[in-house]
Amino acid sequence: MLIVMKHKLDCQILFTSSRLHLKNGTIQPMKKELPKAYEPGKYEPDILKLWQKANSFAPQKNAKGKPFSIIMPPPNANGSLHAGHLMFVVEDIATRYARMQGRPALWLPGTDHAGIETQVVYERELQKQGKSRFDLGQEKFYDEVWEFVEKHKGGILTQFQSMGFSADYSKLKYTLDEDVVEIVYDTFDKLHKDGHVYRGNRIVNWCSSCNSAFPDIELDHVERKDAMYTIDYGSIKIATTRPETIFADSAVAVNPNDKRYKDLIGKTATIPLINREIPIIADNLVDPKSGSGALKVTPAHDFNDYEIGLRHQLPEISVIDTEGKMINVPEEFAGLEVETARRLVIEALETAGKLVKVTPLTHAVAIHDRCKTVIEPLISEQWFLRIKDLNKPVIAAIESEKVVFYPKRFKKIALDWLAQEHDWCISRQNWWGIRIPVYYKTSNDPQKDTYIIAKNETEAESYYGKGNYRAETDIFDTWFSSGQWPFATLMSTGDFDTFFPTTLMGTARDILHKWVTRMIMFSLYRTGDVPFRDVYLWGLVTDEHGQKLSKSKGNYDDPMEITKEFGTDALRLALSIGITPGNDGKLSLEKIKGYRNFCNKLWNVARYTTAKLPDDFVLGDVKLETPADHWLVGRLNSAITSVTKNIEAYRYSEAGQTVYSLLWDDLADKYIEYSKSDLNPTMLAYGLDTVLRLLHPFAPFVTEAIWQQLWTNSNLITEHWPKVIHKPSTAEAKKFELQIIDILASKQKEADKVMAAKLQKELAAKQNLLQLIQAKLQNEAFVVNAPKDLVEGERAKEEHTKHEITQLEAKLARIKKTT
RNA sequence: GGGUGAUUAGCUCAGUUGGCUAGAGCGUCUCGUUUACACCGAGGAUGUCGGGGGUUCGAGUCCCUCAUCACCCACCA
Repeated sequence: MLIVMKHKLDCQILFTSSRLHLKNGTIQPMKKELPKAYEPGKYEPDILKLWQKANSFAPQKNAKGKPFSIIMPPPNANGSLHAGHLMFVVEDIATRYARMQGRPALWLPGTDHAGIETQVVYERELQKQGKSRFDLGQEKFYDEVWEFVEKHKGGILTQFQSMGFSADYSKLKYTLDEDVVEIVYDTFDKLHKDGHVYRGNRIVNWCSSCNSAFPDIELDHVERKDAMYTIDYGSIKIATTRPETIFADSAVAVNPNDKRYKDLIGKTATIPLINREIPIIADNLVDPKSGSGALKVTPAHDFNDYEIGLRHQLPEISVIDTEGKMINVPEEFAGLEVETARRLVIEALETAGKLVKVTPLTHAVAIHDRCKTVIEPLISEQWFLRIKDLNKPVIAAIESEKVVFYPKRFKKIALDWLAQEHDWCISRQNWWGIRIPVYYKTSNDPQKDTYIIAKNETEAESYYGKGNYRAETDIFDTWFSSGQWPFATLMSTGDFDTFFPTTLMGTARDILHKWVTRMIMFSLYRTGDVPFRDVYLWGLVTDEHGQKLSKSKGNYDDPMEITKEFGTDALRLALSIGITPGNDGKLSLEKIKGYRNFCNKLWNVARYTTAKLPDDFVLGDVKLETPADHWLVGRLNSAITSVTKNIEAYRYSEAGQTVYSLLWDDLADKYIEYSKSDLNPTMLAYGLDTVLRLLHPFAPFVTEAIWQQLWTNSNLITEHWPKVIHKPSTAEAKKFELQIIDILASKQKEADKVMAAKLQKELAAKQNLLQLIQAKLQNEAFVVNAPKDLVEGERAKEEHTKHEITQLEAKLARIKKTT
């Protein structure tokens, strides 16, 4: 038995009007004067208010099902909605679906202080005033950025709400919230106690513009035209692209199996210009085929050389400082920028007759992904996380599918990365972020300063007594803190016990390594459990040509402008249908327009339906009266089953497509047309009811706007998910089904007959054509005299026609079998 | 160098464990303005599912191979 809702329509409309349009005082016209076209802008703000007033985004108190939760990837607190946030629609669909399933559903939103990104933005502001962060000092700079972010904070959340993102905004967290930072500090302390953290003087990627170290994963590579210089080292000739670093050489390495240099191993080479003698050593890392087969070893300025240096205990001589200037070099080069120094060193080498040859070379240069400055490897004191042991449980959890990736292929990609990840440099020399909670007790000899993990100086003193303390100035890599986001947020909102581990993490596939794997790592380390069960990774949203959306390219319309013109639902549908997990999704105005039309179709189905309902309409038990009723209920049932199944498997494109076709093809084009001659209002109402429910997670605004004009006094957002009714088990239903099958079959037969005749004709024509071609090709005069490509063309045509004939014959055979 | 994805109608893309007589939207052609909707309806055309090989009763789907494009990782003296 199905009882949907009972209400008198007229009363409902008055009620709805006052609710929807209270603020601007406009009165919703009566049902028959509803506008012909759905105007999203007229309804969306009110619908949003309706949901907010009902507190519908918070987990429903009476919900009894299994808790459902998503932690929102925190957007930059300081930013505004951009293409990168659009796919959050995926998380909203999941949340709305879970809510309708009767589960307590929490989508927890948060904002990110966005370390370097925001620092760069604010430094640009300072630049406009002719200042740099160094004029302010670390503390003042931090305070000013804090103020700056506070001022802009919130804009993005308003935009998220207007996208219909049904996150629980009352629980909003910020990455610099005190309680979150506290948890990050505890993690660091624990990691340190367990021996996973160390401070070391090691080679790092240095960005001289940001004045900070960065891990490999935050680098990009660009192709650059350069030259390779072969330099005379006395006993041996060496090829290099970095002649300015010859002063930092501590050895020359050759491959032990390289016959050319076998006798030189153990002897020395001489660095030109400074005439320093360095040993010639053997190391397997050297590729005999590369360059001259001899490698100058510069442990302080090259990652491979650093490794070789460690193996052979070579001295590490630094010749480039953190500003990117030359140091510890002959006076004429000291203080120069790297590029300038290179030019002058080459000139000097040439003058000294030590430059053997110059060959042009195109190679990839590492740059910092944020500021695009060329990265300089150099030795610096940093904090590192020993990653190998920490990653072991992560690998186990992914292998045993305690965390499941959608699409599946990312499982392997994540595992491959985890197995080879190097120790993670977690310190940054930036100023906007969470300061590493370390104090140094100063002594006369700075080399002998001892450090203590402490949140503040008082805490430090409780360990080492009164004295002079120096606070660590380095801050954490943003990913170090955001890696703890899932449990840190839930712990601080008090929802940990109910909602952890979370159900789903949806995020962009390009932060799989930086973020997803590290969340799993931190979570397993701190809580013993994975942070989420499922990971949905989406690709880039691009324009219709696959170009990244960007304002400078001019192919980017502000999403807010799009929604204003076509409606939020149209944009949301364009983002959910035809875009599959893991792949880039193309967005075009045409596509959005199409879904705007779809929303309008739905609107008009609702107009038609309400117009057909009698004034005293009561929707109760749905009785199947006409053959079309039986047909429709079958369509509805299979749509409910299929949409449910597809949403649960995160196949939103399939699910959306199914509802689309259910509304347009089945309900609108067929059932409504049929109903014009044989009307069953109850069935019509039931059809609309089901479509609205199924569509709500995808297009929340239009469905709710319609719902508010119907016979119900509830809100669709917290309504239940539709259930299959009238399973075709009754004899009556089967009878009608058979009838319909019969009708369809006889129609099919007729169509087949027509088709067969048509195919026969086509086949004859093709056979004729083939004969003509073959005759031509058998004509020797043609084959010999005609231009070659003409003959080739004929041959291709022959092949093609043959293929077509086989296809036609096969088709014909199939049709004949059925008739 | 290692890996992943894509290649399906003019365009943009779906196609889950092999069952497909290959779909959708847009575009195109023909016809149609009768009060749900022209942000519309009815009907039509268009496909060697990148090439080649294989497994199978059956392949768009699985395997091998080649090609092109995109991306990721590593390296680049």
